[in-house]
Amino acid sequence: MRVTIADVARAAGVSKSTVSRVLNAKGEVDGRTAERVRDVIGRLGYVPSSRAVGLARGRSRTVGMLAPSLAWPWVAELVQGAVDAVEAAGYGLLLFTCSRGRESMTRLAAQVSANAFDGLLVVEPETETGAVAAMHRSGLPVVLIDDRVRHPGFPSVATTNTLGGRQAAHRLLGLGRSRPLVITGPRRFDCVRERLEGFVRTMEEHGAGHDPRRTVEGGFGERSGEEAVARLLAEGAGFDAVFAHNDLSAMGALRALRAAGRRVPDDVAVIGFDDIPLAAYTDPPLTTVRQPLRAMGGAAAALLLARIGAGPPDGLPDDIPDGDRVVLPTELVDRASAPGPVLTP
Amino acid sequence: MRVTIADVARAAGVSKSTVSRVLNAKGEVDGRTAERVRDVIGRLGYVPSSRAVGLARGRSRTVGMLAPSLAWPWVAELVQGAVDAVEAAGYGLLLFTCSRGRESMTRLAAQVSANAFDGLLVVEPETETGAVAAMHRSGLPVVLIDDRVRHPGFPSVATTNTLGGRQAAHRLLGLGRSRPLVITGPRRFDCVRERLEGFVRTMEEHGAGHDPRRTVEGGFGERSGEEAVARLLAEGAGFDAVFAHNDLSAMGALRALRAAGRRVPDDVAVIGFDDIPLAAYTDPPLTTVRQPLRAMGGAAAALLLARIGAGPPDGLPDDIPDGDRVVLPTELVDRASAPGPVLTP
DNA sequence: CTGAAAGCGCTTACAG
DNA sequence: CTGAAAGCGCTTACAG
Repeated sequence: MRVTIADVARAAGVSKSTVSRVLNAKGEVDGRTAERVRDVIGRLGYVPSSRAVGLARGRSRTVGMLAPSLAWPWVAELVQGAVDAVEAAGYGLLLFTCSRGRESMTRLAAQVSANAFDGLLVVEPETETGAVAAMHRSGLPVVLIDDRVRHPGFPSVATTNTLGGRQAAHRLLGLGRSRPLVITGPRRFDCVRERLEGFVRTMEEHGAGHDPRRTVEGGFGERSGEEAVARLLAEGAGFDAVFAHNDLSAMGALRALRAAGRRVPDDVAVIGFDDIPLAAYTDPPLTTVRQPLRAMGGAAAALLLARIGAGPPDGLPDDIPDGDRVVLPTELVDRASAPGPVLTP
Repeated sequence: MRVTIADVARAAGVSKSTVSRVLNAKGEVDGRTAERVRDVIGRLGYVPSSRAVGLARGRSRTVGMLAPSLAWPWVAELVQGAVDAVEAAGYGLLLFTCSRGRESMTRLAAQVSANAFDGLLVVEPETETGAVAAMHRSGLPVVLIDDRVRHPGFPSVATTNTLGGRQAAHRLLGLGRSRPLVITGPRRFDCVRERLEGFVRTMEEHGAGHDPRRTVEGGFGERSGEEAVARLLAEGAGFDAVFAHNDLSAMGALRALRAAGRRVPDDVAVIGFDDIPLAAYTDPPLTTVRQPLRAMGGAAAALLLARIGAGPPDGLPDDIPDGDRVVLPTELVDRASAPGPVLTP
């Protein structure tokens, strides 16, 4: 039924070894012979069985990717970036999701033990990093993406959180706002601390200072943004801007401001973080610090492939250091909730 | 290094055949022997190599999934639904994306020829259905999801588009609106024709009729919704509601209405289709006809696994006919852009 | 430059 | 109930 290397060998009048050589361009093969073999391969439409190749070589030309639910747009973007890069290298991407909790991890672990793929891309598992660490120790190449908590033991891809905070601050300073409300994510995340630090430092450098009472810890959800603004408003805290640590909480802030009759950006300018697709559709559209999610997914894949020894087709892009930690730049996306001008640093 | 079935056999003092038997619960094995073998397996942490098993059995316990870009939220939802179901069955999901166009298809075709997976889930490829058909003919089990154009030759999963149109019409009738603007998707899609037909028919059944001049063909993008509303408004066409064939164009309609100073829902009620996550965040939140995307992804996976003979763990859910075409029900999601009451059909 | 043979790690008749 | 052997479809030393 299926045409095998033996069929090709027979039809071409050579041994399987020779067919294998022309297939993999390995070792010397006579020009005519090679051509003849290639002819037969074409005529028979022969494609090596990936299973057999995998078994013989001990590699599967497949990488795994573990991600939280794809329902989160930023996760989907990361995965898309990874898929593209992996595919371009002629690899396959086996997708795993944490959506079923502990059982998902068990399934993943089983596939790891079964050697189903050559390396694993991991999108910040908040829990279960122990399981991932175990896989890593057992010899599986692993690359982390956007680790909210830094794991020194792993190669990883992140983004410039501190710079992102600075970019937000610069924009607000440029707008003449000096009393911002900051709605952070959970403090236990490194990215949160970095965003806050970059923001506060820049404010201070420009003589604006920052009142810690105007910093509220949120949970990255829409609700926390809404509540923070509503509460501060009720307390009579004066603020002329909001810097939210992600777009969802920025959206909550927008909602609360609208409910309170405050105009955005006239009364209060608002800046988010992430640049999820939603950000372009809020009212007003959200100015935000963009994380290059696709590029991050792609960079992580490139890093992993390099480690696996896959030799990415075009090598790593020039702007990605070939180190253990790739950090891609954030970028301020200019929209109506906090329109320019930019104060150049 | 890696522990193999031979290691287990040796340590347990039996043959590889016996280990294989207890592994797969196939054939008779003495109780004590089996227990001893299981012990050793546990102690050694043995897990069969998926590559070797795959080669020996001619199956990979992996399914492929071809989808357009994950950047579209509805695609991400479908994939998530499929991942969950596939994983629950102990299978892996190899993800392919059309994002690189023709080359993506070539890569996919190569993997198909290489027998990298046992079956393929396909999310409506607008072009390239020829390629998919070819794979199907060559013996690969294929299940289509949400086929915008019906392909009689394939098992598929779709949604009740006609009913969805009726649901939208009922809601508008319940609100006393009788002069709706309909912004469709591209007419070449079956789903578009069905949504329109269900909608118009219901209007007519309730004596409302429908003026074809108030039907505008859109492209499923935000822009087309915005432009349609702006144009009809400029032409002075009177309408008291909008039924958009997807949420994005409904969002465009909302924008245009706001720009024109029309109040939603007081002046114009708006209903979308899909229920993407965005829909809950528009201003006002969007009433929409929900497609059960996760369930569709899951149903498609179940259908495919059944075909592969994987015997899904819990069988097909009761409400999914075990036929060649699964059609899941749409559902009206009640939000502020077209609030109840519902006119019961 | 080319081929015969062993090996990758399992499964599956076939004997017993 | 159990084992020896062949086979899945490749790759890779090893000879020549």
